[in-house]
Amino acid sequence: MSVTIYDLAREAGVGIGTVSRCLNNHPSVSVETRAKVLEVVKRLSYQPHAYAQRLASKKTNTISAIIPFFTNYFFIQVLQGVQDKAAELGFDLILYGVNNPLQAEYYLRRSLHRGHVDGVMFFSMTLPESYVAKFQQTRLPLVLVDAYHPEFDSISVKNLEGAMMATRHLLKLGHTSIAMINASLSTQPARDRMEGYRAALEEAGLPFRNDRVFVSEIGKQDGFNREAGRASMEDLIGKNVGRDRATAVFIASDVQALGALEGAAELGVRVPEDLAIVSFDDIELAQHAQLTTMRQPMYEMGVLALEKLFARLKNPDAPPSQTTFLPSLIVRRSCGARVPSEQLV
Amino acid sequence: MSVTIYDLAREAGVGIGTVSRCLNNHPSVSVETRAKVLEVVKRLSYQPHAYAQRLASKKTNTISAIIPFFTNYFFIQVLQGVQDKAAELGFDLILYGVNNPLQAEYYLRRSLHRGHVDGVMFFSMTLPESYVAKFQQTRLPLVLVDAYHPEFDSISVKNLEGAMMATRHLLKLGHTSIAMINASLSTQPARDRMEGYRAALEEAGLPFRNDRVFVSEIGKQDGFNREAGRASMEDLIGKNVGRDRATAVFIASDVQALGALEGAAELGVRVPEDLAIVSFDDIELAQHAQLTTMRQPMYEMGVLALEKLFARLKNPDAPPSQTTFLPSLIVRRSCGARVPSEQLV
DNA sequence: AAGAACAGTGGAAGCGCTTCCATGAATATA
DNA sequence: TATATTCATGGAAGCGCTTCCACTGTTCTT
Repeated sequence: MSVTIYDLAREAGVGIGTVSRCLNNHPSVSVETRAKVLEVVKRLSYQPHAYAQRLASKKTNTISAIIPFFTNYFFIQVLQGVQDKAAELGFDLILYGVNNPLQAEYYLRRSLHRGHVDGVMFFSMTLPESYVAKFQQTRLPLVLVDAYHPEFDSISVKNLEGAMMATRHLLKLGHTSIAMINASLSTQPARDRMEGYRAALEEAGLPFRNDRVFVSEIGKQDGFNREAGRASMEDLIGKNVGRDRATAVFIASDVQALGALEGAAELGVRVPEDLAIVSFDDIELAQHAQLTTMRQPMYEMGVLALEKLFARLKNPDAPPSQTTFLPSLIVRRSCGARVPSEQLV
Repeated sequence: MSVTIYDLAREAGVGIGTVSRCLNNHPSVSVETRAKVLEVVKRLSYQPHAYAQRLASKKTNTISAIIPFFTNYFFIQVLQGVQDKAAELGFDLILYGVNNPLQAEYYLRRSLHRGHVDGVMFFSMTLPESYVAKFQQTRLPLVLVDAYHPEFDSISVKNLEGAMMATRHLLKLGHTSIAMINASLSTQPARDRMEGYRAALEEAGLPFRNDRVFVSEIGKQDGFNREAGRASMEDLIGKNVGRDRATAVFIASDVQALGALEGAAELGVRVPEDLAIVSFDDIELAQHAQLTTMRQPMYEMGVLALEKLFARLKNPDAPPSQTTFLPSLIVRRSCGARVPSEQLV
């Protein structure tokens, strides 16, 4: 019923091998033959059968992305990068969106099926230890994004440097008493962001003071949530008295900052007049809440993830390639810097 | 290198046909043989080769979803429904996220490749006329979501009824002078939402007045954007004087409502005290802005989309099945209804 | 007891491609 | 002129499965 290379071969008066070579841009086909075949291809509006190609060539031209839905905006942005690059490289993208680690395992298993995908991208979650061995064994390329494992290609964000940039921005605005609201130090991002905060202070000749760091771990996500941010802010405001009171605060994430904003409003503390805020992530709501924040290059991370996968496909034996991205400062109202209103995106 | 059914057959001392029948739950295999084969399957940790299966069986167990990224929250929610149902039915989902109709065409073409996917889902865009014929010709199942064409299965939202519900809610709160802010009447949703508004008014014995409808088409998306909402609100407030001034407004979309909120704040009009607002969509920001709005059952739409595709696969000759969903009222602060604070989600 | 019906089974054919090897023609080299 | 080299080409083999047909042995029917 549908047109196959046999039909093309018959119609063009050549062999199937030649047809295949034409279609795959093999060099050893004469110009005339190629033209003749391509004419027939067009005339019969031939479409290659994807799975036959894949079975014969042992390549799938398909990759899977296992990515948590709950990251919302990050999800969309990164995915867009992945998708665009996939289109450019001619890959199909199988999306495995998950809501919990259990689902993720199911899809990891599925991705490991022979001949299913050429590679896997795993986002924002910890790779279960049992799959480390499996991926190494099958040598199925795996790229971790917003995650890390020494044995695999990975992409992450320079949290320490980002936190430094955020803190420096507050310093440049003239603040000398800067507090920090952080999430659980059991997480690497929280630790890194605090180190960056500390480094920026010390760079400016200011002391790092433990009593200026407010950590709350209530709620989900190790304290990276609204309620924890609010609790920390209330804690901060309660203690923020006297001559050396903090006039600014660096908050480890936008979601916490949103909670903090609520807490401040409730207690009558004005932002940025009484307290300037810079946070981290640049989620969609950050714009709405006019948060000055550190933006992660989400789209670019998606693009790079696919590039890494592609490179790995070409060269399976290269050592793991780890890339970290530098976040960029997005200035909005919460830090008190004066910006022309049309720049308030 | 990898385990094939030939290995299984040899190891279990049976023929490949029997192995295949075991794997596919064919009835005509004796209980003992099946047990023996399945034991070997487990022992050798056999994984079927997806593409070989697909080539031989002429089924792909894969569907593609062509969906615009710019719908953001809608995108995520619907996708989640699609994905969950796909997982349940054992389908893989190839995601083709697009940013413009041109890209969409590319992916439509790609989806039409022989043996590539079993079906296509097309979201929130108008199906190009040239593809109508192609899909009918190839008989590749196509489901339209948040879109409509008489010849295909589709899922959409009851805009008219939703607008009626929104307006009725304001009526029930005691408002008798209700304005509307709308987007371009060149779009079906805008027309339907206005008709619903009109119907609710007339049902209550109130006149529909053209001077109470404010339309702005500035910006993108036919006026379904922030700036247009703001402009309309400023227009409304400027004219909203005298005894019969409007005390409430139904706004055709949340994004417009967000702009309207800004405009109102700027002009010193309090929401909901001076002006109650109900809008439409329930995007993520609606919660943050405390908008009372009409929620579309996005997740359910995704699920149903896949169910429709599945049904079409089973029964290619059934007449097109069109489903419309009824949106539901989400009460928050912007309408002025008193709700216990813990319900303010 | 002979034949029909049927449950189980093995394996060839075939899905539509890629790739390798063999072949023949054309060209270069001695 | 004889031989080596290169280029273009045809087509068989094979990717790993499903499915169909043919075959065997058993049970049922008359």
